[in-house]
Amino acid sequence: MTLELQLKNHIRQALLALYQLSENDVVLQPTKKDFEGFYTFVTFGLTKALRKPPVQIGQELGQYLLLHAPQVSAFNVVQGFLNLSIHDQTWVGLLNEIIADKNFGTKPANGHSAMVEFSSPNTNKPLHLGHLRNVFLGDSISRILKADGNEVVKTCLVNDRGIHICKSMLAYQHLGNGETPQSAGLKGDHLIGKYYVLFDREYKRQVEALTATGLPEEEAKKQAPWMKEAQQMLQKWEQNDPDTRTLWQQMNQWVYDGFGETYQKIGANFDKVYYESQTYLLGKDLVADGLTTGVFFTKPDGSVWIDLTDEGLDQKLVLRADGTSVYMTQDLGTTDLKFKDYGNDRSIWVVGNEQDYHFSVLFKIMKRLGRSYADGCHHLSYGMVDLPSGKMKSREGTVVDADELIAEVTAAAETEGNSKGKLDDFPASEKTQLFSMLGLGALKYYLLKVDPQKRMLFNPAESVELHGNTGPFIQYTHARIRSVLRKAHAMEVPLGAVASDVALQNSERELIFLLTQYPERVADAARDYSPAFVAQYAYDLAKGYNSFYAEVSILGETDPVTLSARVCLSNAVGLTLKKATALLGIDVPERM
RNA sequence: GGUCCCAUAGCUCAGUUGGAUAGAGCAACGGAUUUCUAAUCCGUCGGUCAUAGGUUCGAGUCCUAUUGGGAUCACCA
Repeated sequence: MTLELQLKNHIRQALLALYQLSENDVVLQPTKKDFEGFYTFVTFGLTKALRKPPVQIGQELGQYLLLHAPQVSAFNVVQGFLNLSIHDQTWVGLLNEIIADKNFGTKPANGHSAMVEFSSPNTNKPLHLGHLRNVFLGDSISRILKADGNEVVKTCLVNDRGIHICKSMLAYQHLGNGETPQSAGLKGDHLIGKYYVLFDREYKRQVEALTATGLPEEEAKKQAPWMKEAQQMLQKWEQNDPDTRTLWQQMNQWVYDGFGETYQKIGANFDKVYYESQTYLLGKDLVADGLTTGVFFTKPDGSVWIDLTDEGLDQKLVLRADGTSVYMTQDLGTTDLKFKDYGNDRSIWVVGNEQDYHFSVLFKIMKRLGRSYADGCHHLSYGMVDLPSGKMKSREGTVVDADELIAEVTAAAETEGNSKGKLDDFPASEKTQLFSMLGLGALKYYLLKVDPQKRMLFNPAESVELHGNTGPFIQYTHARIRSVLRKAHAMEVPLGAVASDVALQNSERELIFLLTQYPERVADAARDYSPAFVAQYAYDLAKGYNSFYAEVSILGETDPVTLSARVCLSNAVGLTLKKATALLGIDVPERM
């Protein structure tokens, strides 16, 4: 049982003993830094029921706890706030529990499972900054859910078909001259992206030429030769035309190779990949079912709809009049497929918040169709990433390319690292690995520390920053701890348990307090689908350690018991930092 | 026009179910290293929590309205 729960129990007993009051939900909060103590109980809420001033209640409760709660060493009352101090022996006991628990912060399997879908790129252009927020979020939340006791299946639904894919294929057919990633010296995804841009350029030119002849713009967009060709190509694709399919496969393969490289660099992977080319026809049988059960209705033209107006939404099309699918149709089918394949009791979609409406409709439909898993569906909706110059727009070429960005953050880490002179004895390969670790650490932390739901600003200068509230700051703290531990090992300082009668500094109590909170913070992150909690925690812990490090001498301590305690504490902090950053997909170095 | 999200220090962000004097980082300025990694630590400066009401012992947090920003309401995905 956690210290907090123990204290709550004691307070509950105190209320019963002193006032015959049975209070079920006792709330404790961490004591503010300016006051003495670690836990605070607020007594304002009891004044009515007890008809006593808040200070008196605090005093009476404090006295009772001092006598009956063995963890409480002292208390003070400020207005309606009862602040509790904790015995050093209690802290040491907690630290020893943490040290002994190899799985600290990781819950045992709870029998539940979750599917997390993320990344889900189009195969007509390379990944960009927005994808990175998506992938980092999806990867991190998968790790967090796993640590919280769930089995997790990571999936990706690749958008590998449709008119936009045909556009780059068409441009390649016309202008490619048999170019390959090898011959062009480009990653496959970048090569395809190039042709997508070329399509757009030529298409615009054609539209302009047509409007110059007096054709209205709307009409010109439809009549432009390349647009017509692209649509024909889509039809050929749907009819399984061999040449079209061959080209499609070739070009998609290039893209997958390119994506694969990027995924590998950032440490992302999937347990199962779904391809839209294989799922886009699904869902029609669900629509048929829903029609017979009256969930859907048919309009005079034959199109099928659902009416969600009684839930504050609109009517939504689920099948076209000609019987072909829309986005919603395939998502219905794919959702069913996912649950059929894996039977997870939860399914999470990491998708930008511009699709909030789509998912609220999707989930409501699933519910009405009586799908047992409907309540387990969750849209992890995240905000857009803005640039200092404004919104990212692919058409205006203001997107930040993922590969370029990764190269930039790595280069920034390299510049800083080499300027220190501390790494001079590192072999070149280790340096490369370290700079990549630090650059990615900076980037991942930068994107994950912000509440996912919020729109965020991407400042290139800040993203490569290595000081302050950053990934490398935490990585540095870990390296620092490892350095201390290496020296402690050489000095043969015992690393087992801490002696229960050791006297603690306040910075040490503070650190142990932070350590005890780790499991709860992971649980919070899992509950709210927010890696930001873990990021904030890792930063607080690293900061706390650096304060401690500056305040006391660890290896210079002459008392062997205290020396050992500080080394043990350092070790526990180092391990916890490593676990917390791992939940963010961030590696930490031994030296830097 | 309907619906949803957002607004906290010069900038980027925290702020647990309503609790104390609203916190970090960056930027600016000033300190700290004969000793464990200075990619560090300590300090100073910086706020009418968009505005106006309401709920109550107490509101950045809950409710209403207003203003400003964004998204969405496609037989696109």
